[in-house]
Parts: sequence; C-alpha cells; structure tokens
Amino acid sequence: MLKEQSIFTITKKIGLARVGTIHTPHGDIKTPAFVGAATRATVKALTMKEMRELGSQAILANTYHLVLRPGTDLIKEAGGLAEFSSWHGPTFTDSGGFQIFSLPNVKINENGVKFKSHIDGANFEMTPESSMQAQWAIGADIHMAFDHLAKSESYEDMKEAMERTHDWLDRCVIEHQRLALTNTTNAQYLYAVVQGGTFLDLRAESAKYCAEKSVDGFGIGGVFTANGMDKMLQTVNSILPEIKPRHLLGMGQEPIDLFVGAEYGCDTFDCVGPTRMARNGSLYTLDGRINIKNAKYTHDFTPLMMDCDCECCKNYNKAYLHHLFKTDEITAKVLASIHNEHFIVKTVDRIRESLLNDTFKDYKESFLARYYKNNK
RNA sequence: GCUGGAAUCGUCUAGUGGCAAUGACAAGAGACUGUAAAUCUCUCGCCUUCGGGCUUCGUAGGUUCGAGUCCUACUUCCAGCA
Repeated sequence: MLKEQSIFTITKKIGLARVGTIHTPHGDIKTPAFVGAATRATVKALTMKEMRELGSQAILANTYHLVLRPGTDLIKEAGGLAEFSSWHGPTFTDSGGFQIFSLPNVKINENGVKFKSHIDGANFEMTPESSMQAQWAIGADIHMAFDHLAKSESYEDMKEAMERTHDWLDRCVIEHQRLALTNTTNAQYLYAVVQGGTFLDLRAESAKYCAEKSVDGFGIGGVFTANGMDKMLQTVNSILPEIKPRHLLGMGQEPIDLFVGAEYGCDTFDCVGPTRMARNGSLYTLDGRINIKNAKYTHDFTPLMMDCDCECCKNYNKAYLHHLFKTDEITAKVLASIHNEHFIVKTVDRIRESLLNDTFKDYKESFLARYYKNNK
C-alpha cells in the first residue's frame, strides 16, 4: 500500500532476528513463518483443509503459471486467489520472473520480457506493469516486484540483472500505486526484490536501492545455497529497514536455511522442496531425510517420526507408507506431503517459539547436529 | 498317437549366422531449494587391478572361422487332427 504505515509489527528482536506479525486483509502471519508453495493456486497433493490442519499460515502462488492457466481474469471473477482456492488466509504471489527467465528463448529488453507459453507455445509478454496488473487481478495480499534473474552467477551478469531489477522496481512501484488508487478491493502490498547473487557489494547496493523505495516489504531473491547465506543476509538485512517484513524467496528445503534465514532477519520463507521431496518419497525426520521407498522399510512398523503429530505420523507406519509408494498410490503422495509440509512449518514455528523464550541458539544447534549428523 | 508352432536376464519381450544379447515392467540406489518435477539419473549374468576376464538364450550333440539364430535327437508347453 501507500506508505509509512507498516504492515509488520515486531514483538521481539535478537540481533538481526525478530519475532513479529504481518498484517494482511486475509489475516495475520506470525513470523518467522513458512509459507506453502501453491504455484498453481494449490499446494500439490494437498487440500486447503489439510494445509490449515497441518498449521500453514499462508500460501504463495505464481503469477506466471496463473497467467497461463486459468488466466488472471478468471481469478478476479472468482473473487481473488483466496476465494478462488478456498484458502481464506493470507496469500502471496511471486511475480513470475523466476519462471520466465528459466524458459528457453526468452527475449529481454528494457521494457520487459517476451516468451512463449510452455503449454502451447503462445506468445506472451510480461512487463513490470503487466506483472503488477496480473497480481492485482489475482488479488493476493502480498505481491513481488517483477525482477530480472541473472543469466549466470558471474559478477557481470549479476550486476546487470540487479540493475534491471532496480529499474523495473521503480516501474512496479508506480504501477502498483496507480492500481491501489483505482482498485476498490482489499489493500494489496508490494515487496521489492533484492538481487546480487553471492556478491556482497551488489547485495548491499541492491538492499540500499530497495530500502529507499515506497514498498511494504522485501523479497530476497537469487539465493542458491546455504553456503555463505549468513553473510549475505547479514549484509542485506542490516541495510533493509527493520520495520518492514522480509521474505526469503524459494528457500526452505534444507532446515539449515530456515535457521540461518531467521537468525539473520528473514521473516517468511517459501519453498517447493518439502512437497516435491514428499512426492518423490524423500521424507523429513529429525535424523535427516529418509527415502521411504528403500527396501529396509518394508517391515518397519514404526511411525515415520515418533514425536510428530501430523496426520501421517499419528495414524500410519513406515511399512505402510513404503507399500503405498511402491504401489504408486495417490495416498502415498498425500500423506508424505502432509508430513513434509508439517515438518517444515512446525520447524519454523519452533524457531519462533525459541526466539521468544531465548532458546534459539540451543534449538538451532541441537536440531542441526542431529539432522545433519550423517553427512557433512 | 500324428501334424504344426514355441522355449531368451524375476516377468513379458526384441533378435533368423558375426562383440552378454533389445525394449518394457519389476527390483536396488541416488538427485531434487521463488515447481514446464506424480519428475529425472544410475545399477540391474558372474568376476574385475576397470584394461578386461568368465559363463549364458529348454537339454544333448552337430554344421561353421563364428550359433540365441542353421541341422539332429530329446524334454516341456500350445494349437489342430485323431
């Protein structure tokens, strides 16, 4: 929205880390929080009821995918993403930049990006303005600025991508404000996206640029590995204004990323990893991920995780899950997705609790030592 | 009993004289981080110092430089006729 009133309230700070609440028209998000990846307006294999029951506070859909199908007009006609999907809670949309730049044959110029639909080859064009318009039509509570991803991890490409992202951010802000004035529906918020790859000077430059803009929060994009992520986030989040929320785009498959992200000042996360891992039989436990399809689980009648209160662990055992995967039953993916999503959501919830009762450091150390004891 | 046909890696299957031999499934394992992912990759006769070595296509012989492929007998199965 238009400024100076933050959508975020901070309850507690420990260094760069903070506990807070993001206020949206569809409800509050207690942070740090993991946001479910609902790319095509659904979290794969899960119903919204299951998402609510496993403790998810918010979902993130993807503008690129929804523009192609079913089209943003349809979602607007349905009353917006929350109403269309029956989520009824806080929602985010990613701008689609990440997807478009991963397509072959994208043509990029100052104005925007031309690309072909991966579904039927139809020609599309997306600009900062059209991405904002699409996101307003989709009607999520929080939108991401349309950003430019680097062609490679080289300094030159990162710098170019960052600079274009900044140019486009200015256009996103103008268009967003125009749409805010002409739109009679709920308030919708805009996050700028910080780029710069692994280069701290670029990250600092990008954070400074974004910090000055009239936006409601920040996405931190282009994060590749946990290696060096702490320094990068330290750089960026020391510069970004404290009072606005920060979303770490795409990170959360590895628990360490969530601990590091929260410790260095990120408030929300989203990641396709948990549900994708689940569909492929790779399931989280406190002792690391296991592949439930492995033969050694054939006769294992114990729950996947002893102290897990998800629907999967409360009712089913590993031998049964193994059987469901080996026979390729749909339920295998459903139960696995419930567990993995629950595991990551709850891990972040506990990070929040541990920050509140000053046990974060212990929680982080004991969790990571146990989770990663079998590798690295 | 006669006449045809068929027997190939756990299963089905390709192969009609020239390198253990096709494909699928099953099996075993691995990968996956702002989802073109219910996906993808690897292994799958035995051994290996990774160069290669050894043993394989119902059984036993034979022809041939060379046989899963041709010939003979046998075994089993299928179809038709008695």
